[in-house]
Amino acid sequence: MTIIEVPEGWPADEREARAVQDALRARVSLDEAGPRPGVGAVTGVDVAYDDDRGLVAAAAVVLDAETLAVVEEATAVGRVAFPYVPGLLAFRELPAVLAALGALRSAPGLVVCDGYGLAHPRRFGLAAHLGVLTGLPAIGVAKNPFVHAHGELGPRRGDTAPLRADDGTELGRALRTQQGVKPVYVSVGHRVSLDNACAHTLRLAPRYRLPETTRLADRRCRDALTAALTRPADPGSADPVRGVV
DNA sequence: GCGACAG
DNA sequence: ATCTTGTCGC
Repeated sequence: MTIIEVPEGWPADEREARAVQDALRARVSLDEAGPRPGVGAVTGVDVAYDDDRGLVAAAAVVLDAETLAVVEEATAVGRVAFPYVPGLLAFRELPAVLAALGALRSAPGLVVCDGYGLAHPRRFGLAAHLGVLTGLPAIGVAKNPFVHAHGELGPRRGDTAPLRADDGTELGRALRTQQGVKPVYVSVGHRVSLDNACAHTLRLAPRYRLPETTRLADRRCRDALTAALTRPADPGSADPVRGVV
């Protein structure tokens, strides 16, 4: 487990954060198909919080894209650097996620985020932001609707309904990953096509509604948070609870 | 102005 | 995100 470091120049308020999004948005690459589903590595990232103590824990879990077997995992713990504001989630989650990703020894391959990519108020959600900062191909798979409504979609696994911007642009898709469950919301982050993002999501969810990447990352970051609360001060390393770094 | 609002 | 037991269903 590593200690989170907040990147230089991290925004201090909402106005600065929106300006960062508007500035970085142009760096998103939308002309690449991205990694082929089932080939190489796929990494899930997720974050858990202890609001009372202002603590955050992140996990990055690397899977073999073909077998979905765990290849490697890393966690990071530290203090929360930004409040939760709809549309600015990345500023709350990224410091922790970047720390966990940075602790990996193996190549992450495609990164699967909990949340949105382009289907965002300024078309620059968590997955797009992570992709731009790391250069890695990234997609967003959210559990709940956000700013874009969608029509009904079929009941079978693989059925979709588009998430459209006002100008008609398809920014994402509601995707049914299992029969009889609510859909997940897939959107492109960086260097991946929407078709490919949906194909990856389906492959990663052979049994449950959510992709194995997010299920595993969710489990690991919760464990890391519990461990940080249980075993606060690690002699020899900094204490994330007290913020001594 | 009011409500909605990823995690 | 997080607070939380039992319970319906495969």
